[in-house]
Amino acid sequence: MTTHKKAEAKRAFLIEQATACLAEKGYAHVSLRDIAKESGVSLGILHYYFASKEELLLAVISSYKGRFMEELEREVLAAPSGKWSAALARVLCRSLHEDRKLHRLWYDLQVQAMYVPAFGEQVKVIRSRLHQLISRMLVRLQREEQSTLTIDENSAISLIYSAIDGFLFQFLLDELQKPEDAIAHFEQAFAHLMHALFSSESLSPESR
Amino acid sequence: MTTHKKAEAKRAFLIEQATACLAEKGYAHVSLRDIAKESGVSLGILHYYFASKEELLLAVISSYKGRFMEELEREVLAAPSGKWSAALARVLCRSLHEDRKLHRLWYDLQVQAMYVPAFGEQVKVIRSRLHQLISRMLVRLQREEQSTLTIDENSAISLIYSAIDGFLFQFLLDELQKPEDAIAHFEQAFAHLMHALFSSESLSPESR
DNA sequence: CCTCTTTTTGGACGACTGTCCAGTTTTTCT
DNA sequence: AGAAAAACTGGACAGTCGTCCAAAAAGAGG
Repeated sequence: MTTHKKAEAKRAFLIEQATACLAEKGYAHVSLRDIAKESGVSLGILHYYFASKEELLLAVISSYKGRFMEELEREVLAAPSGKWSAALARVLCRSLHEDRKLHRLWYDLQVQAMYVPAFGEQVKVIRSRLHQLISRMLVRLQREEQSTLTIDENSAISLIYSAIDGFLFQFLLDELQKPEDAIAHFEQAFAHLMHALFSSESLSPESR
Repeated sequence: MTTHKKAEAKRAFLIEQATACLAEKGYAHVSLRDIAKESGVSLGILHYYFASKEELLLAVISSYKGRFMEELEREVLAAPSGKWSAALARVLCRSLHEDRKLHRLWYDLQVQAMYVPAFGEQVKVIRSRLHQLISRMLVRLQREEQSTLTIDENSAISLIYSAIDGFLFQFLLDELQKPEDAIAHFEQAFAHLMHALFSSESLSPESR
């Protein structure tokens, strides 16, 4: 069984290297030869561990996005009741600073998922997991503040999710052109966003 | 000069055909041969009218996005004072219904712009034009309602833009999986978004 | 030591890519 | 009409791509 473990470790290693390559050059411009060269292995190895390029990419998505979501869930769900948005801001800020290119890759793959059905499935799974995270926070918020939403919960979740996701997307686009001060304003701007979302009549509790 | 006009007309025709091809297959999977075949011309023609594939793609972006933004500006700026968000919703709903694949292409090219600097310039121009549209509406809103924003204008514009853009992006992703009822809920959901944005304390006028 | 399995290699294969150009056709102008 | 310019063709070119495989290397168990 030690051999089996070793094989899985190598598989994980290749996924990690492929992730780095993909994050650097993007889906449209990366090749298996790039990944093999960067990993210090021969081309054939990739087909030995992954049936096809598509399978490798799917493994990449679930690997790195899984790690990110675990951190997100851990940090955000552990935050004190009312201020989970602050915890969210902290995690996102750190992640955007350190793993900027991975976030770029995430949007790249989301777009590819609109063209390639196989990616669509994977993206769908991840998005619904993120929706669930928001849902849990929303439920907790209502319980602890003894309040209810004025619109149905699914609408609220979609709204919050799309606002946050769109905000990150715009941040990445901005940061591309002026890398220096974009991250500086991020936390403050994100606070504005959360405030705008939750101080509105639609989303905030009925009884304040 | 009639020859010059004819050449420009053909150029426009090729751009239009290329747009259709690109919208169908996406940036990563389209080739010049696809476009040539779909246009009913030979491969060499494309290099006769466009120096490179990149130049063709840039022409595609500014062409179709320019058309869309003209409609947007015309309809939204002509809307009665307070209810420009309704006009915006109407235009977006129609556009999402008819030109769904063009919107998908827009996100595709935005992502590519994060990797290819030449695209970045073009995307930047378009985004700033859309920002200006929001800015104009915001200024008009303040003047006609005799109010001021509680946060600086640029932050407000970025916030509104990213929220709307993120909303459209999520819509496209949703619609990919259940094409039937996604568009049905769009207008209502969009109304919720606008309400959430402008009934908040941050963005709404100080004096109601 | 030998044998069997797992792992790894480097190259071959056909298909595809953007670019380029020597010709051919069509149009335009005198 | 003929000549010059513009428009157009189809294929050649040099790459790159994902895939596949025969054979070599490494490891494991006896």
